[in-house]
Amino acid sequence: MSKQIAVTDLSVRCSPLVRQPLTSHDARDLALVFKALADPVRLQLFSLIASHVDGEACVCDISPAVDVSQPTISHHLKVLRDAGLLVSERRGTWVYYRVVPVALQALADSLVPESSGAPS
Amino acid sequence: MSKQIAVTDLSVRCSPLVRQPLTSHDARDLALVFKALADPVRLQLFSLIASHVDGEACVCDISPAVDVSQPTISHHLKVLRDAGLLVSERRGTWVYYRVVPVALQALADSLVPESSGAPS
DNA sequence: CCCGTGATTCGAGATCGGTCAATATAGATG
DNA sequence: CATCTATATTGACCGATCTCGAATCACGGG
Repeated sequence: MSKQIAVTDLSVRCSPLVRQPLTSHDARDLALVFKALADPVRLQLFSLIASHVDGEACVCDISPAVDVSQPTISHHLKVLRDAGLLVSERRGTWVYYRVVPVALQALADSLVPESSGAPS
Repeated sequence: MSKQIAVTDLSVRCSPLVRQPLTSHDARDLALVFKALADPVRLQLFSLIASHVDGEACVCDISPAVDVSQPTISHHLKVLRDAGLLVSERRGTWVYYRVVPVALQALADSLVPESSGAPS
């Protein structure tokens, strides 16, 4: 099952955390998203996928770039997916991962008090 | 002593992580900042300080709002300070904490590919 | 139907991290 | 100097998390 806390829901619910104090409930949810990014290997995996051509990559594309075992990579990808930062899709033998742009934007918006207009 | 990894240095060094793959070195540093925010209590403390009048608050102002012990609060504030997200200043008996706006902006910029102009 | 390859899940070991009680430090005040 | 308040540090406990090897699942091709 996984948790699927969905960072996008957070952005709908709470203003930037500099605006008003977070409720303990919102703090718990938001912490889950930050926790997903709070690991060097996960940040590298995420960055590799995000910067890959067409904005997606299969596990075999990015595995060589990090020096942990393949099960560990799979675990980290699952954490990022559960946080709503990535989505995955199976195509034949391979599984492709793609970033969720709105999730990233929502997280950024939770930090700074509204920066620009909506991105397209 | 503390680490003082300074998130602001990161923003100078690396583009948004969707632009190009993070080096393992940058990933390690950036993870430290996310790690600082990856705890519900720390998020609440940070939010309480950021949203407080005059943008600063002493420990006694925010302590009642979270239900952990005083040493634990002190520990969490230290983590946030070491990450470069807060600064502290002693005034008499009290210690006042204040957010570092550029650190917050730098972190947000590391997520999304450039959003708006500089905030004043 | 049986392998081969890509990816996930499982189980275990080791380290990390949040928490508290106890103690220590810094400053104010008498 | 004694003492009180506010904050920080120390030490220990325990649950969470990172990691790996082994086993398992999902597909595609002989």
